[in-house]
Amino acid sequence: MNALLITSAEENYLKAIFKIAEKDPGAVLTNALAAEMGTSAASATDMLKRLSDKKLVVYEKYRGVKLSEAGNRIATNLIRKHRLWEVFLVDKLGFAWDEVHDFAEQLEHIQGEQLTERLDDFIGNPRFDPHGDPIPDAQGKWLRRTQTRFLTLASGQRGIITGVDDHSPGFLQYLGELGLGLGAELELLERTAYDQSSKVRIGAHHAVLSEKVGQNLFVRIL
Amino acid sequence: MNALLITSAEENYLKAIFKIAEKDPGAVLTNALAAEMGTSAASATDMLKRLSDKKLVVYEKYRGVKLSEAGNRIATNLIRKHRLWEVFLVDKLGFAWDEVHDFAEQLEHIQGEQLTERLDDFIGNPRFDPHGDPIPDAQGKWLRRTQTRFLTLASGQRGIITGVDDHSPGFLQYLGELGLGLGAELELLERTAYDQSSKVRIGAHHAVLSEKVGQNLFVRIL
DNA sequence: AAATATTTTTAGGCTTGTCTAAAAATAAAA
DNA sequence: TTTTATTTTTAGACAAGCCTAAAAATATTT
Ligand SMILES: [Mn+2]
Ligand SMILES: [Mn+2]
Ligand SMILES: [Mn+2]
Ligand SMILES: [Mn+2]
Repeated sequence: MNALLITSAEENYLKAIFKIAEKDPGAVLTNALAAEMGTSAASATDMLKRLSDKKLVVYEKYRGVKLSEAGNRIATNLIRKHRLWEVFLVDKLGFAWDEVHDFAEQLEHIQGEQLTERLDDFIGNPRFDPHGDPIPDAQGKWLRRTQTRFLTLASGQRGIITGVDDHSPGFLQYLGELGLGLGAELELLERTAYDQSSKVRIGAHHAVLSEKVGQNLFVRIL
Repeated sequence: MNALLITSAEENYLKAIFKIAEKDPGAVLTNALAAEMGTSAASATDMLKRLSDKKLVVYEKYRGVKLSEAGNRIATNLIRKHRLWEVFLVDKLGFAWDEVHDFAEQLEHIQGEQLTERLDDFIGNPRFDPHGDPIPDAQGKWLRRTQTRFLTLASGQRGIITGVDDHSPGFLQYLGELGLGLGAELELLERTAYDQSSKVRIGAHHAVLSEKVGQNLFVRIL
């Protein structure tokens, strides 16, 4: 049916549009896209014209861009592959959760539906990646989750880490040092009104999390 | 140290030069390279100039090309990655030996030494790929093997399949149907002088292999 | 050795994906 | 409602990889 050729660059732009719209629904502006891609606004405009020609986005000059049905499908599948490979790298090859993103950034572009599905089976059809992000299924369906930003926890409440909003190696490594991997349990002892820092108990020992850390942590309240 | 950027296209050309020189030592000619790459001679010449600028080949106009030390290192590492991924696809994901080449052709370009080494460990540091081809180690060292072309077998001799000289899905599937996977044992009952076809015994049953099949099969004589 | 055939290179062109600088459109401020 | 600032697009360039057609070099025949 649909045998049009999509380049890796086009895939990456589609994914970037998806990610921006995910956080901030509505039309994605050129500058935001260029920033996400690390390219100039002129390059983003160029690409938007190409993607529009291929009917992968709906683009209105000066007004921003949205993914079309086809574009959304491609972006979703790319994210699926990215996250499946991340699970493979962590679960099977023993990488740490802060080491896998760049590899997955390459592996997500490997073509071949059969490969994706066999990989999915091999790693046990995971629903979440090593950072707690949901993995869409082969039909592009997302699993809805109830997770709360750690900063909304009240004193005395306990939670289990279910995700992070910052995927940088620096943040992930820092969490690791604190014993805060995915699935770790912590209790909010006290939140300082002045700077929104949080005194927490993690297993046996105590720690203080800055507002920045608290903002980037998701938990399931126990 | 050596932080020059090599594109996937350049890697593929280097590998092609390596493969041609492997079968037919000496300088590789432009037409042979173009044929191997499925491009025009003009494109091959273009690429040879680029590779020469980057000191990855020693290229003399009209005389042919040879890999430099650096070029050889890159080609060898690419073949290493290609074959390691093939083992992964067959051993871990359950693909057949005729299904993996195209995936490996993509996966071989994934960058990251750590990934290659962890993959190698994960699949048990294999010395040969699913087609019986040797896998160079991380230092680029090749294991020398003694394998014989099936056609040199004399009547009454038995052998174990150790490799194939034709990697096309068609040939590999045909071998599979005959029960002739890697490691399969067969006995040459009789060779017909007229057309070099071979009557063989494979386990319990008999078969006739054409000269073409015989030419593309390698065995270790028992 | 000259003519012919083959191989290889050059010339010129095209697409993709990037850039910088300038122009145009939109939004914000005075 | 002008003026100013910001955002976005256009214009023009460039490198990588590919192509076809023509020219040049090399090899083979006669
Ligand atoms: Mn990631
Ligand atoms: Mn990517
Ligand atoms: Mn390849
Ligand atoms: Mn192989």
